[in-house]
Amino acid sequence: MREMALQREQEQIDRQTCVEVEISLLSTVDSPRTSGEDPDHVEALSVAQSPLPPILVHRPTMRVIDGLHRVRAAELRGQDKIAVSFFEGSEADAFVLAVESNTMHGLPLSKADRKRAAARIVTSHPQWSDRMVASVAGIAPGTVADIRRGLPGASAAEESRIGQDGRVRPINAAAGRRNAAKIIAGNPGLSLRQIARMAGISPETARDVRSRLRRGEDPLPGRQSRTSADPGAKLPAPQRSAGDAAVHGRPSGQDHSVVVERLKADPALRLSETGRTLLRLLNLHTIDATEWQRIIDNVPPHCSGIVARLADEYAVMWSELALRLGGRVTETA
DNA sequence: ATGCCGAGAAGGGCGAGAAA
DNA sequence: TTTCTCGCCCTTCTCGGCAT
Repeated sequence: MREMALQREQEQIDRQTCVEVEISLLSTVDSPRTSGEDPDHVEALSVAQSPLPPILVHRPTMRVIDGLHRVRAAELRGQDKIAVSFFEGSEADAFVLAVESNTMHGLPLSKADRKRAAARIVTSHPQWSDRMVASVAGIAPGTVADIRRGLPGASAAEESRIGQDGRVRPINAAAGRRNAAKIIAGNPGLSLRQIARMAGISPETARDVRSRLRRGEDPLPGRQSRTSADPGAKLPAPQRSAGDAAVHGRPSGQDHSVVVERLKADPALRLSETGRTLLRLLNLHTIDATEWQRIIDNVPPHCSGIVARLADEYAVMWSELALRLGGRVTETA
């Protein structure tokens, strides 16, 4: 995929013959290198005897994609024109090409520049896998994953990513596996390919689900069944045990606050109005038993009946909410 | 058309080393 | 000393190819 994209980019570049362009027509803004040019490198290029190789320019914007130092060196030589190859793609692709050019040859980008570039690529190409972005930006895939997590709502709407091999892989295949399990249970005679099509997974995954069911195992592999059942499974052990207590037993106010804090960090909730309303409501109940007792003790006697009735009605509303959400969980399980 | 197998790539976890 | 980043390992996934 990336190779194909690059090949297309290269073909686009190759189709254009190298031409001489007025340096004054070129734009040098929006470079991935925030620290500007290196004077020593410019100096070294300017005194070189051999002609400078053509620079790469984004034709629609006339922005220099690759060759900023060569432009400065040409200016230092007193040239008013420079050899240029044009790139015709989008601005986002031009930026990717600029980052890649700076990573693969010439003066390497600083670590901060590479991370900034990765963040921009993740935003402009959210469907690219961490490894694909990492290979362009010249940083580790894990670092790209961290950057992606840090971007608000970056992965909330994504269900799958495209790898360097051009294959589409789900970010979380648990839902597809559960679907497949249901389909197999309802129609044991279906072929793997039919199951795969209906569940939206690959035939091999369908085969794995079927094998697991035949062995009497959970359709989800160990890691997935853990993470999908307990979204906080990746948290450190002390926090996870607190969360588990909140799920399986009557939690304390402190346990509530741990769980609510975790929900507050979820972009899927905090980035929508209804999500924020829900978080505010949930947050009200994070007070501890002592605080509850203090509230109860201080309810004026003449208000007790009204407050009790309202509390009852609110409790029914929360119960209904729990039932409906609980139903959704079992539907997907 | 189907099931199976292997190759290659994905993401997560974790320890080691580098950088601040 | 702390934080960050990398690289390795493991598990999981998709897809192409092959035999039936």
